[in-house]
Amino acid sequence: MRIGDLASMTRVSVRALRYYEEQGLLASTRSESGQRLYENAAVNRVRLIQQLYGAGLSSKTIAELLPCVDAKVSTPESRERLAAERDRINTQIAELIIARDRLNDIINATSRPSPECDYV
Amino acid sequence: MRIGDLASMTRVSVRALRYYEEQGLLASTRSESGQRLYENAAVNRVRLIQQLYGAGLSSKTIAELLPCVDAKVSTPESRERLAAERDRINTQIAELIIARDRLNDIINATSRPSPECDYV
DNA sequence: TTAAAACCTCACGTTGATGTCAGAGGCAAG
DNA sequence: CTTGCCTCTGACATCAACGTGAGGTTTTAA
Repeated sequence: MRIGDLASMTRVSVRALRYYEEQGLLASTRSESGQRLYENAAVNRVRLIQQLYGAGLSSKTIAELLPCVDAKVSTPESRERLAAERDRINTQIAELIIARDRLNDIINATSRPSPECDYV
Repeated sequence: MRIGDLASMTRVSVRALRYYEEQGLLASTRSESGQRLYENAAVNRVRLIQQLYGAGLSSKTIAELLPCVDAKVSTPESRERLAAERDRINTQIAELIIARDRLNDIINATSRPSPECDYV
C-alpha cells in the first residue's frame, strides 16, 4: 500500500509517517518512481509506535527499542532501558492518579456548597 | 519571601515562576524597588500548578481553573471543563497502563528465550 | 564601602513531533 | 491527453514551557 493508505488506516498523518521513517522507526520499500510502499504489517508497526509515543517515549528511545521487538531479543543494556521506561511510566501513572484525585477534589469543593447557586 | 526563596522551596526555577506570573497563574506583590514578594501560601499554589502541569493541563487551562479553586465556586462551564480534563486524565492513565503492559510483554518476550544467551 | 549574590526586564534560543507550503513529478479515469 | 488527486523532497513554521544571556539595579554580608 502507499503512504496515503497507511495514513488513513492508522489515522496518522502522511507527514508523521515520513517523519517516522526519517527517525528509523518505520521502513518502506520504494516503487520505481520513488513512492513509498508498505506491507500490511506496517499498520501494526505504526500502532506500536503511536502507543510508545503516547507513553512518553522519544523517537530516539523507540528507535533503540524496536530492533529488540523485531529480533525478539534484548541486550542487557536495552533490557535495562526498557525497565527504566516502564518504571517511569509507572511513576507517571501514579502522578496522574494524584492529579486526577486532586481535580476531583476541586470539582467537589466547587460544586457542593449550593449547586443551584453557582453563578459567580 | 522573594522569588529565590520560593524557587528553592518549590524546586521550581526562578524563570518558571516568572513565567507562571506572566500566564496569570501566580500573583505577587512588589517591593518598592520592584522585586516580587510572595506569601507562604504561594508555595502550595506553585505545587498545585506543578501537579496540574504534570497532569498535562496547559497554562491556559490552569489559568481558567485556578479562579474556581480560589473562589471555591465553579460555573457550569468551568465544571464541564474540569470534568473533561479529569476524563482526559483517566483516558491517559488507561493508555499508559496499556503501554506499560505492552512494554512488559516486550521485556518478557525478549528476555525469556535464553537469558544466558542475550548477546545479539 | 564594596563586592558578591539576587533581582529586574527584555528578548532570543531550545526541543520534538509534526504542520504547511513550494515546486515538480506520478497515476487512474474519462 | 488532460484533469485531479497522490506522492516526492526540501525547508521554514509552530507551540509550550521554559533556558539563557545581556545589561542594569538592589540587597546583603563582610
